[in-house]
Parts: sequence; C-alpha cells; structure tokens
Amino acid sequence: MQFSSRLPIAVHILLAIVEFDGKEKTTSTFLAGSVNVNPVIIRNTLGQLKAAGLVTVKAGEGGSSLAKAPKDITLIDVFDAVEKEEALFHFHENPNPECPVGKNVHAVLDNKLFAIQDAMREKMKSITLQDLIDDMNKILVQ
Amino acid sequence: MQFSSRLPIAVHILLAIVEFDGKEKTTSTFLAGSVNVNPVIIRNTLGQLKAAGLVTVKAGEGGSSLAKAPKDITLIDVFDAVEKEEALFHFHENPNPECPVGKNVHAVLDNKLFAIQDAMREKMKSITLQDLIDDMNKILVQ
DNA sequence: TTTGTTGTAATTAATTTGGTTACAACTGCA
DNA sequence: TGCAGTTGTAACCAAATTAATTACAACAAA
Repeated sequence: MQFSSRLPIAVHILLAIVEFDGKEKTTSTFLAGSVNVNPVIIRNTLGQLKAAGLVTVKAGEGGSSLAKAPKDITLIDVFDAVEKEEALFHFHENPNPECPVGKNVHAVLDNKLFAIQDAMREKMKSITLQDLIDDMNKILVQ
Repeated sequence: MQFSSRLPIAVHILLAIVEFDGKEKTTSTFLAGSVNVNPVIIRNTLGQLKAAGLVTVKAGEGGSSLAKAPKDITLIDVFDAVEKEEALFHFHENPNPECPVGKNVHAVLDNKLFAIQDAMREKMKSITLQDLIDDMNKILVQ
C-alpha cells in the first residue's frame, strides 16, 4: 500500500512555481515538462491547490503563483489539498457483534489507528515549503 | 488513499486468538465468523503472521496460537507482516533532469517523506498487543 | 478411512490510479 | 473582431490492487 504520487507531484509544482517566479510563465505545459507527466495531471493538481487556497491560477492568460508565503504552507496543507479526506486505515466493515472480540475491536483499535495517523500528520505539519526551498537552494548554489 | 484492512483484520485475529485461548479451537472458519470475512482471507493472513513468527498454526489439526508474548508484539510487527514492504509515498518516476527543480526534487523531498513514514512507524512500534488486550479487558468487565 | 482443517491457486468484481484525447470557456493581443 | 494560447473539465482506457469466492491437494487426528 502506498500513497499516490499526488503529494510529491504537488510539492514539485510548488517548488517550480517558486523557482521560476519572474523568469518563466508557469503554465501547465511548462510544469508538465519539469514533472514529466501529462499536462492534465498538472491542471487537475493545480485546481486542487487553488481550491485549498495555496495558489492562484490565471485562467486564459496562463501561469500560476503562490497564494501564501512558503513559510505558511506546510506539507499537511498540500497533502489535504490533493488527497481525499478519509481514515488512513480501512477498517473491516462488519465484525461479528455476537462475539466479545468482534463487538469491541472497534472501540479498542480505533483510537490507536487514529494516533498513528495523527503522528504522520503532525510530522507533515512540521515541514514547510520554505524548508524545502532552503534545501533546494543549498544544493543549487553548490 | 487508504491502507487496506489487513492490519485491522490481523489485529482482530490476534486478539481473538488470545481471548479464546483454551476456550475454543481458533480455526480459520471460527475466526472468519468473528471478523466476518471469508475464511481464505483469515488463512492467508495467518500465513503472513506465521511467516513473521508471530503465531503458530496447526496444519491438519486446526487452530492457532501466539508465538510470542503479547507485550513483545507491536503494531509495527503486525503491519510489516501483512503489508508489502515499500515506501509510503509513490514518487513520480521521471522528473526532468534538465530542469533545476526536476533534477533536485528527489534530493530535497526524499528524506522528508521518509521522516513522515518513520513518524508513523515509530508510533506503531510504541503500541503492543498487550496494550490492546488490556483495553479490551477493561471494556469486557464493565 | 473418514472428517475437518490448512495451504494455495485461480477467478471474479469493484475500485483506484495515471495517461490520454477532446473540447468549451476564457484572456490578451494584433 | 478574430486568433492563439491556456485553463477547466469530461470522458475513456489500461494497469494495479483489493477482497470475495470456489476449488482442491496435503495433512493430522480419531
């Protein structure tokens, strides 16, 4: 089981928007060339990022920009923008209520599974787009 | 995106093996009745748990038991037993190496994604089967 | 030898992902 | 106004994954 490549692609897009700000018009076709996926994937992802208030997109004219400072965009913002909102683990639907285990497995396990999901989300919350930009700039000047 | 129900089902199975120890023969059919899935799912899952050294299964005779103390089985043991070993995030395959962003997005993002995965795994490591048994017993005596 | 069980392969349906084509709507410019 | 480039979105397709299910050989105990 894996998360889709949506978060990595969305982060790639955001990094490219920052990197090429003022240098290139970041159209879906241009971004598709950097990410190396179909432009429609870029347009759909940009649409999700726009709906989440992370970017603005110039319809007709073309190009996109950040709607917030990179330090105010965390990976959880990006994750929630592009991934469906749902529990991390799919619980089996119908444990037998006649069985002492089946009757209580939800009560016992749900909060543990939620804690696991929350640990992941907290880590994502601690990483900002600015962190990634700083890391990239360190590499670029080398 | 979700994990499959394999971890919840595996935990359910382990809890049932403990709960019915000495009371019922925990065959795949019996366990299937508690989890409410097809017995083949139980047999496959038990096979994975057995391969990971968490349970023993009596071929022919029927029934299964824990191979380790509940305090020595953590959710990460169960998770690794039943989920394929792979990176949590699927990275898009071919970022453009001619692009300063495409060339470096892996170097920038990989360790962050790994840190997120690791946060999740560390939380799973901190939860033992014994914790779940204790919680279940608290409910059962009420 | 009979019965019940495990282990495993094969098949199926449903869902998700990513790729792709197509095209209407929109913007800026000549 | 009309053209060129772009966004937004729908539709379709192939591949992969999940879970359910049937089937059956191998095995153990009575």
